[in-house]
Amino acid sequence: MSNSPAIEASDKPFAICLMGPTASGKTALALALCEHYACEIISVDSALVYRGMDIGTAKPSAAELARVPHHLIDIRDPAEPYSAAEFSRDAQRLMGEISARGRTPLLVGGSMLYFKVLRDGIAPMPVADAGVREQIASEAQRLGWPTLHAELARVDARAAANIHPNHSQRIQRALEVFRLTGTAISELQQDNNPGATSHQLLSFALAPVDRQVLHRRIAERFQQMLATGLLDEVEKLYRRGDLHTELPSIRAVGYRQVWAYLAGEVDFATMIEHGIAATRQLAKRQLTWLRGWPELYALPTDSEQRVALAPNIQLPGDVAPGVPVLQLALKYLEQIPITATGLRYT
RNA sequence: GGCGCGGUAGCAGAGUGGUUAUGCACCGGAUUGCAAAUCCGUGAACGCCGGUUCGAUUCCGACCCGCGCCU
Repeated sequence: MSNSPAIEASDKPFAICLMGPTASGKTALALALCEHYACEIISVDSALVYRGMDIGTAKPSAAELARVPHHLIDIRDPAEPYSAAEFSRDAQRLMGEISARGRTPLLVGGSMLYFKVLRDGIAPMPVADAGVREQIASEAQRLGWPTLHAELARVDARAAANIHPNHSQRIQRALEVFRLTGTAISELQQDNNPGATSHQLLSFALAPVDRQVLHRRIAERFQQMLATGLLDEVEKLYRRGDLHTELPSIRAVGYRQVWAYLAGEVDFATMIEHGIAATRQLAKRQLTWLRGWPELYALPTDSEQRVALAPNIQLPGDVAPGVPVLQLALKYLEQIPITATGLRYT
């Protein structure tokens, strides 16, 4: 029983989460799992939602997308922002639909805030208001963020205490919500359970053991992206004329750096260096999320050692060191009673 | 071989006879409607040997290395 700490009696349908830093092999493992279980894939990735952004996001190929049903890919134009709250709504709807079809939702991606929102829910709150944000931004330009932070402290001491005076994005959001509703954001945030998923989540994490190996993979993959047309892809976006660096799409790793190169701000070699560094930093932040993740099944990707990412999670007792991640994942899943309609606790 | 200039953290790059700029990278952390975003934090250096000095990364000398010029 200690081998399956996350599995408890429940009448909720199962959903599998497959997390992991960028370039750790999530797509390949997800597709392999689909050979063994009746799944549909829900992308948990803030960049895969954008149409026309394929190479730089390492989006699954057309052939791969055709092999298994995929969701939440190519659902936005790069000019239209997407958000964690929208993801929460979309993912829950899809999970319900997939389970109703007798299949298992397989949530795959690296946008850890999206996974968190899935796990913990998100409080009902007003959507982003461009006008209010602009207003706040211009005040910040005049007065500096610490001054706005002080203003926040007067109306919402609890939120201010949790936000650094320089943290522009979070101060702006907190102020925005207060101006829109007259209620402190910290007050509204108390109520986030209604958004939590109705499925029982089974969380796997691809866990590179050796950081240097991950760094090498990241560098190689970035070069590979350049070799397969990343420049052309970004140039197409660049030439549209309506896109800019304030958009979440153009801020995505790789795109932002190539954009700067196309704008003549950096030379080619510098662009490559910055692009790879930004990817490494992304991976590091993803790893930080993962370290604190509860009830996580670790799938070590580059080590002969049997390493559990979370100390309270055990690997199955009869798995030899160095087994491929697919076999390890299947070993975990074997512990779960399977019904004829995919993964379901009976 | 001679002369000149220069050798400062992984890289770039200031500076000082005593209290260890800075930027980038790396590493750790935060994360409730932009999250591949944004923000916070730590560590790490003065080419080598000797001299002067209470004290040298800083001054002096030799040496090593690099660049340029001369022969």
